[in-house]
Amino acid sequence: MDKKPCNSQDAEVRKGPWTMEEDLILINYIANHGEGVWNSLARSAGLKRTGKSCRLRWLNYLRPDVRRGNITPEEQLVIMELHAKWGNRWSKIAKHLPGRTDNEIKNYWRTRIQKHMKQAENFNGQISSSEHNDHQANTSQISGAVEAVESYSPPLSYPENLEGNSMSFPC
DNA sequence: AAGACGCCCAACCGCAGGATG
DNA sequence: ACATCCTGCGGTTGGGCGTCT
Repeated sequence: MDKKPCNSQDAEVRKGPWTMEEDLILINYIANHGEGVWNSLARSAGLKRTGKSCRLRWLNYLRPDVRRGNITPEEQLVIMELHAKWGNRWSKIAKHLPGRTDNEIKNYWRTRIQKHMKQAENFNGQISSSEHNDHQANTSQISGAVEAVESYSPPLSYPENLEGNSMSFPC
């Protein structure tokens, strides 16, 4: 959708990385007025950003309780468990990981876990011709929670991305 | 030492659904 | 009941940075 914008100042909308000044303006404004109604917030605060952009910046970066970096093995397990249950419902998964954002979890999944899955997939593809059941022995190569990736099973009923998630799980 | 390559993360885009007039 | 607006979500992309050759 994204219906036609309702004001005439769109030519001035800024895009790209946020500056420190913009961050400060947003933080101060929210500290004084609270969150909500992002479009008018953006305008009232004098930010030449869309409400969407302000919301994203606040939720993913500026919020005081946001934790960044260093996803723990425990968190990783939770992510995998919930992803197995719900599929790509990142915001839902994020609600179970206090301080983590859907964007972060999504990035984490794409960059780390999917990579490990591919590796595990290839690896199992190679060994499956010879032996099926002793791949536990190989999990020692993949330390900590990552080994759980190999035993990961996709949700039985992905709401909409059954075919999108075309990985085959060799377990 | 320099260029090529790959990874990671912040931010944008488009869509869907809910709220409101 | 309908049209419009706003918010939230998931997918995708571009750029910075580190590592490799």
